[in-house]
Amino acid sequence: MARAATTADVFNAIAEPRRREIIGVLVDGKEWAVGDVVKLVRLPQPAVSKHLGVLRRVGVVTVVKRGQHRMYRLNGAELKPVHDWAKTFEKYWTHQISRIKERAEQKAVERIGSALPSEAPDSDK
Amino acid sequence: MARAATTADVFNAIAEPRRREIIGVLVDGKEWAVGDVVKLVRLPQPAVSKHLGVLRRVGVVTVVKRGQHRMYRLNGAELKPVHDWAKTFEKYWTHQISRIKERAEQKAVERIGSALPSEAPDSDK
DNA sequence: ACCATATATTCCCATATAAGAATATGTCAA
DNA sequence: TTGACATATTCTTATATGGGAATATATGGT
Repeated sequence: MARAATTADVFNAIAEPRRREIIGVLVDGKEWAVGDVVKLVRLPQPAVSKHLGVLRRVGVVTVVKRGQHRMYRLNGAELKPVHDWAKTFEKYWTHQISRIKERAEQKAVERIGSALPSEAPDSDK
Repeated sequence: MARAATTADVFNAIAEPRRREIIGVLVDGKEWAVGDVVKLVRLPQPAVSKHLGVLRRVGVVTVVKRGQHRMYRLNGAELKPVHDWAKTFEKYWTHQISRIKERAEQKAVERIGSALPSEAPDSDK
């Protein structure tokens, strides 16, 4: 099986940075024509249309035809699952104790890292 | 350009459902041996190792060698960016008004959906 | 009818999966 | 050393990208 489709769920849809960028443009809650988004994100129009298509598929944006324009609007509620999921780990950054513990663990990892050849200074892949 | 690597950032890493499942197992903050994770998520060991590898690459988990086991622990702090990002859209589900507005928009979309042939009842792709 | 504008769609391609199978590596114990 | 156990790595394969280029499909204006 290959990687799940970008339209499989919200998590896959927002994995793409450009898409998060576009969502960032729409965050004001107003309607946005594709062309205006294009100007802001500096991407070719077809690319933006495709990204908006993915976001529409998962329900993160909605479209309304108006004249020759298609107005996109953010449907932020669809992002709630992401927030809820991430919120589960809040304790990891809110509790001071956790931070200290993580630091200690990080050091342990680094120690092992330098000890293991297969654990090279992460030259990334 | 193809899709960004799963190890490109946290957002890409957590896009995979199995990986979120594994993270869910580690959420208790304790150390987990690969074998124990395998039992819980019902996936072949190599698959789990690979997923853990991706999570380690992005820093979401840390590893410590102990005997013949490798103990993985969640480094939840790495998920904060996801939480912060999602939090940006909180207003979309906290404000009553927003909810009403979204409902209206949703209906509009459905209307268009049935009007456009290219907008079929989303038989998914 | 004709043209310009706005947006979507199609085709091609390099790339990266994720799962499965098989195998390698590492470690403990007798 | 040998074997059992734990985990990682390698290979293969089907599949889905995302970008670029080209083109198609509206829609409005004259």
